[in-house]
Amino acid sequence: MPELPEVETVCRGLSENILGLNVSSVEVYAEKLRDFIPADLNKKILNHTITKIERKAKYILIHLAANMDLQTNGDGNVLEPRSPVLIIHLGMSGRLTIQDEAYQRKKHDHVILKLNGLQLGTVAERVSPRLRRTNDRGTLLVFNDARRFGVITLTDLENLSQHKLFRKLGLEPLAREFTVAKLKALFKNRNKNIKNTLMDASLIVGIGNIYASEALFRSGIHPERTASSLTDKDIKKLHEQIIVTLEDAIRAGGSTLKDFSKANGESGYFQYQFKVYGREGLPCFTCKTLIERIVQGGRSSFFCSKCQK
DNA sequence: AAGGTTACCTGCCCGC
DNA sequence: TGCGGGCAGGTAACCT
Repeated sequence: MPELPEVETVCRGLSENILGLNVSSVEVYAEKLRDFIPADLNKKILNHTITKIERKAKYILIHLAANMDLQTNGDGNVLEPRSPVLIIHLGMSGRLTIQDEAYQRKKHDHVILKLNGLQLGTVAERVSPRLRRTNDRGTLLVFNDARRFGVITLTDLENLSQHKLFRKLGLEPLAREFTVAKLKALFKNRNKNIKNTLMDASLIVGIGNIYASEALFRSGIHPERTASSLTDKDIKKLHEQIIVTLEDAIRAGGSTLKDFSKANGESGYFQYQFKVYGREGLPCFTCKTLIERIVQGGRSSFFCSKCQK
């Protein structure tokens, strides 16, 4: 499902609901998704408190802090303090949802974290005192992924920025670093079509198959143009429309097609604002020309041949 | 090095 | 009703 707006939506939902909670059990039902789930996940995050949740490209980062009161091994020796960071990617079909304690495990639920509030004076109290008081009962964080293209792995704060998954990532389109000048530099001498160029995470992160088509429509740019063929005017318009499209989608809570849902299980509704995605054979909202579908790099692209040149 | 293709995996929908 | 083919929101490992 998830492109930048959907991942951002999930992160915001999680931040509202599980900050300050303590990991009280870790259940892993799959050995491997896109890659192996760390065998020591349980050992590394049990009795840790969730201190921060953020999005990086299409990854969800859940920061944890050791609860020093509980951080001892079986012999009663105090363990080294660590700041683990859980890295989660939803792949095509992944969902990360919050459930209550009565939840029954469903097919393709691969990891379930049980979360609880903590006593006064712990790190949870400092992170989120209000949530701590209102979440004394158990909460579940459930990762479900039918196609198993997702990722669940673990690093720690010191190694986060150099992590293998983040080394080759391009510009964050909603950050200040995303400027017209940088976009222009990326497109220079690049002879691939603009649609697949937008989806290349080593150049710009977060734009997937839906928002590439939508941003190009809003910019009036045909998906088969090469990136290097764009004029300065095209690039300025595209830069603006990438940002606006992603922001509109975040405001709508993302897009729900088959299986995306927000952390609370609700659907997003940006799909009702699609101008071209999934609209093959239907009339363009602007000019009534029928929307076309072509395949580029093995993925469907949708466009209006009259509005996009 | 850029650009293209293929594989990973399950589910669903369509036509025969 | 069953079966095969095509398609699905992503990424990375290969090849040329």
